[in-house]
Amino acid sequence: MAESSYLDELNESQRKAVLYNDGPMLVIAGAGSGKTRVLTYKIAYLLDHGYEPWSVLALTFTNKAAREMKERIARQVGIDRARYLWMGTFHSIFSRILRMEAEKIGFTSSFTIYDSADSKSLIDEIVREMELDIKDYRSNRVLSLISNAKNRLLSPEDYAKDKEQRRIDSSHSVPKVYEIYSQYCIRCHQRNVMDFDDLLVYTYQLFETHPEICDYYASYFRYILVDEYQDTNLVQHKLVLKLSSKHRHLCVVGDDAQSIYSFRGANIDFILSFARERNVRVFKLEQNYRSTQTIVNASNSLINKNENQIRKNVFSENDKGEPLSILRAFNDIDESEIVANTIIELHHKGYAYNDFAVLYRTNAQSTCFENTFRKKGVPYQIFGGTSFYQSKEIKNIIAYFRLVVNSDDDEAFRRIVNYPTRGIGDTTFVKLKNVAKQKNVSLWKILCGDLNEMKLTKTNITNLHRFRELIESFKRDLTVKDAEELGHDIICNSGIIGNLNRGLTPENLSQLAKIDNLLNDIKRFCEKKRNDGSSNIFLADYLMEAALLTDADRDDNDVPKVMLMTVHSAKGLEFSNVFVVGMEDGLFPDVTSEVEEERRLFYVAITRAETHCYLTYAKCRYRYGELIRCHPSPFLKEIDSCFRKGVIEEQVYNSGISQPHWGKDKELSLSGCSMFDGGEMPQEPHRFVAPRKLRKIDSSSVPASSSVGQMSGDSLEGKHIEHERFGRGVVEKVEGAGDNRKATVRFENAGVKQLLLKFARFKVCE
DNA sequence: TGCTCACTTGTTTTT
DNA sequence: CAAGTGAGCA
Repeated sequence: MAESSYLDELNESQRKAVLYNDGPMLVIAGAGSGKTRVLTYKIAYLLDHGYEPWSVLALTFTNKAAREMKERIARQVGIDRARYLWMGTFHSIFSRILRMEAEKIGFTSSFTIYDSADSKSLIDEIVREMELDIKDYRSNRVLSLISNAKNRLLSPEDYAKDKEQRRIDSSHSVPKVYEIYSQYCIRCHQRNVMDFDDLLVYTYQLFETHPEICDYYASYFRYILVDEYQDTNLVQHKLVLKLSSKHRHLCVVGDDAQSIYSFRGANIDFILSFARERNVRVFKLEQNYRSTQTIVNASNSLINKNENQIRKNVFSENDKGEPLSILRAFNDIDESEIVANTIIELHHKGYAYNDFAVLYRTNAQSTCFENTFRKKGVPYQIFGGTSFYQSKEIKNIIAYFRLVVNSDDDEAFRRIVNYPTRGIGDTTFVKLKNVAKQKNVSLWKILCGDLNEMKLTKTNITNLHRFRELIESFKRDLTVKDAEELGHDIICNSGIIGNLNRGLTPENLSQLAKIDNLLNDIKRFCEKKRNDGSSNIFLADYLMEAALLTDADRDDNDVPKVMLMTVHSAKGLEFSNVFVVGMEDGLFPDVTSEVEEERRLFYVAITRAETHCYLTYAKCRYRYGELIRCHPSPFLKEIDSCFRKGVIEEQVYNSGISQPHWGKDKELSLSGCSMFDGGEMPQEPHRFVAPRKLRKIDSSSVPASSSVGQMSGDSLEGKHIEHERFGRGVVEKVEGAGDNRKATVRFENAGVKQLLLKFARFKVCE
């Protein structure tokens, strides 16, 4: 009804892109040109013109983008219609479809999802079993080969037959990858698990082997929209083509200049060739509404250095703005201090902390900023890296969930069978594993079978039975209790909480806080689903979603905070003031990557900024625990000099060792460093690492300060004891519970010792 | 059985 | 400088 009102908010080219709906189309959207606006309005327009919400499929790059877009559409057309849109990432949409169709490809609907840590662990297991050299077949490397194969839709059989691939693998001394790949798929299938890539590959396979299902969805989705098309890979591309084959109402949006995921199989050619396709209408959005003219011009001057691109003329009619500031720091710590100080200064001038983002090339760079920001009291939030969902405690709890939902998930089994410790150690586990392997079934199936066949002690068997009973008690509630209740039960009854409650150490407190966070997360999930009209929300539902969540998806909008993240995760976001840090040769651009892609990445970084953009580099920085000498990034000079200000003088050191070097050849890199580092490089005092021995004495001889004795109800503290070997001493502290209870005792002659009460031989003196 | 200590090992980027 | 993996002691 308010159609004209929103169409009025669009410029000419945006409006054309919204109104054209007669066939496949491509929107080339320059940075900040309002493509999200086009997508939202287009969907709103479709809903106002006869499309039912559930017949519209919109694929986004992140969950957050999907959520925000949905909210914006809801504002246009009302939540009652917006909620039924199919909107989400490739992964989440297809996991939804796969859950409904799992049986058709030999999975069950309760399949669980492996993250890359799980995948790597499985690969390690296979490599060990095949008795291959773990040094050649590092899980990282193997996984990325497998992942690449999947993204190119190469099955294990295809891979084995691919002469070229096999030749390459052989020359890289990993000739058996094809066999690992094959085993890997078999195992995943056996365990009823899928990894991230599988979610796409199996959907594709499902459509291939069951044309009627493919037809069904292709008819069901009457209009398909895909955001960030420049970052799709082959599977995604083919899935989109399949799904849009019936109605041919397809709208893809992207910007070749922002293609930054080739390492994940994204291929810029899909968008380029799509543009050349007959019958495809191409629209260009070139007016940037986000940034100052200077920022837009600066980024244009940079990206023009790329050969391979669709030429476009991105312009801004905003304020002219200030030149990009280039700042030089002495080292990485100095860099973080400069950034912090600048932020504080601008904060005093009225910017909120969430008006700032610090963008870096690698996650490892965040630590320095964290420390400095904490020290200076600048509130910050880190995205990615060792995130909330990846922290051990959370992963372990999720592993409980997984094992309860899908008991064949051996990786989940492995993680928690002895967490918290319940007397099922390595030896027992290995026995279980061997039998499982021999019988070709999951660990859980063995656990449920006859344990007496194995050479296990009585206690072992009791412990195993107890574990089994624990998990089974949760399983009984899978479809009885909702996710919130069952999740709560699991956390409380699995022994994790009790384990943490035993001592109020800071670590335990932070873990408890994390667990609390997780519970809130589940609660929010349930509330959201209930709002969306679902009635039964089970743990399996939560799990499916949680597996695909990243911390960018967690809404944490309490206090304004400075955002710290990689350039990759900043894609699609915008900030008033952006600091692109670590602008050094070899770091950004990264040595191992393709220059044009790195340049696009830098382009993405700069174009996040609305008003101020700072580019910083350090003269030296710690890498690998070693101080290395750095040179400014060549990208800095590629920005036309009239759009930037500040230092990049820097004479070239031509000694044959041109780059900071952290390649394989250790000797070379050492000699490279010693040459530059010499003695003349002043170092921060706190960078000098205390000798190991000192540290050791520190931590073991000084008892931790917090000793809240009462809560354990223990009467041992302060008592004098006599130990079999160490003689007389005073108990300073007791912590832990059950078998893990230990006492810190200061002995008269033997110093301070920690005694495990289960083992220690002593008597209490009155 | 399990934790602590020492050692090796390695760094893009993410759903 | 991590984080993760393998040998001694309680």
